[in-house]
Amino acid sequence: MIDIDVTSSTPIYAQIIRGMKEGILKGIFEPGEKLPSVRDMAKMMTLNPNTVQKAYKELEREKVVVTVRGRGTFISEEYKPRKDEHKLSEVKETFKKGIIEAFYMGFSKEELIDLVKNLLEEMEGLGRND
Amino acid sequence: MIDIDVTSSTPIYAQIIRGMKEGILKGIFEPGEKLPSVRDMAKMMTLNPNTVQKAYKELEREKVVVTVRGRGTFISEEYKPRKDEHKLSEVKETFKKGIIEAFYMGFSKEELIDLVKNLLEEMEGLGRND
Amino acid sequence: MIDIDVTSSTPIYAQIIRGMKEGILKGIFEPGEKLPSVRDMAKMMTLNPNTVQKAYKELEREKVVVTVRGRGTFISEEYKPRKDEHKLSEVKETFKKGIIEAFYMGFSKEELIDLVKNLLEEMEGLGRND
Amino acid sequence: MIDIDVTSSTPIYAQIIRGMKEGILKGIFEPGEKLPSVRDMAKMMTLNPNTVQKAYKELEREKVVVTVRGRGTFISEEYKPRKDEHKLSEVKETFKKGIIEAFYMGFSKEELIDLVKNLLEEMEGLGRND
DNA sequence: GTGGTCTAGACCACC
DNA sequence: GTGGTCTAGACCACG
Repeated sequence: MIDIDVTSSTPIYAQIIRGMKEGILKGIFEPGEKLPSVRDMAKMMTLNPNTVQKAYKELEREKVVVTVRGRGTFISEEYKPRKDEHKLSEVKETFKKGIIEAFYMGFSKEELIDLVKNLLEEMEGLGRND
Repeated sequence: MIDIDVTSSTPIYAQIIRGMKEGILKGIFEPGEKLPSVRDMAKMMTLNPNTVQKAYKELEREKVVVTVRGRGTFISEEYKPRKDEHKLSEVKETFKKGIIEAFYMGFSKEELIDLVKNLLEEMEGLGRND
Repeated sequence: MIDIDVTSSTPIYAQIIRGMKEGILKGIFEPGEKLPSVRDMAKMMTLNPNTVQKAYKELEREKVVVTVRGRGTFISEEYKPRKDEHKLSEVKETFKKGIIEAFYMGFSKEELIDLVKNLLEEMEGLGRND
Repeated sequence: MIDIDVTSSTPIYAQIIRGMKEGILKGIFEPGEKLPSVRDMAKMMTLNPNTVQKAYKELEREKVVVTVRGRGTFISEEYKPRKDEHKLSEVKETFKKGIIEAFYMGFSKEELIDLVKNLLEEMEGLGRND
């Protein structure tokens, strides 16, 4: 379902969050769709339930997902992107970090832009303004 | 010299590494130039010498910097970028993470490319093919 | 577990690294096996945890060992030796140093080869092609 | 004269010692030959005189070299190799270290023996029982 | 003066 | 529980 690398330095809960978001953007998860329960998800991915719990909580906080008491967790029907300043600067930092590392691998500006464009294509279905 | 945000979740030593690399790419540090000694740098940034040491060591491992016995640490004269597989996938992951987050803020593909291009311009002097 | 000579000029962390590698080659540590936690190892060897940590980190950098978040450090399941130029010349230097010193003790070429062969036998189980 | 790498982790004075010994074994320095003064040597190799001094002192301690007050330092006429226990175990340790690292680079026993043999041939003129 | 190592002890995020 | 980071302070080898 979601690729998890337990040896990665990225926390597992963060990998889940990212994987969910990617899945939603790619259309693998449809708005309104029900997610597996924390327990099931944990069993399926052989993870600690606490870890999955933490990911769900964060996704809910970001309004990517909503939990209905007694019914379960669902992909938000209408996710309203908010361009808040803090988040924006975080994203910028992420790109900056990538750019610096890319230059240190010998990439030119053009190659770098191409790399990003390729990644965009690779993630087919992303970025549709729907 | 290097901006450090002690409240950031990014470890201080990693911020130093990134800051140094950025400084070198921007031409603020010249190849062959001597870095402040571990102690001096620590004093300047009111950090523990061990923290600075850790950053310097990692920079040396990446061949960004060389240490000369008894004399200090210097910017590498000739840094040969090597496109190692592992590093490349790391960079890709970084960009992917940025892309997903950006889309979740409502960016379109075009806006995203523009964002990257702007960041590139902002970092004046980067990516020179010298 | 691992012999440490605190009076040696070889840093303790380096002795741990070497000891671990030797143990793995000898089959004392099996692939996938869990290492003692940093704290436990430190307690067992009456060392500071930071020292053990440093050794573990370096072993991880060399891919001899992997750390799994929240669970601990494990012997790599599949260690892929890579003959990198830098490392090779390092090994050559080590042998060259040994050869020079041996000759200065009056060893002949034949005696020297025998010495190496004996050392190889002594380290039973090393160099298995598995 | 002697290759020195100031960025190496091997102390410079140790590199000098090793270089001298290698030169003697190779016949580049003849027994009885006069060595440059500490000051000249330091100037020639752009090193700190203290460093050269230290190397000379150690070479004298090992009786590889003799200093005649007022005349200078000379290669020993008759160097009598002594197989002292301590030195022997040191050499063994050096080889052991090399062996472990070599195995970790994927060398087989045979390849390792070949490597050592090649190094021996490379160092033409070494090991003559003269 | 330089970096390298080590100890002691603390706090934190993650699982 | 695990490893990761940081501070404080000490000692050492080297040049």
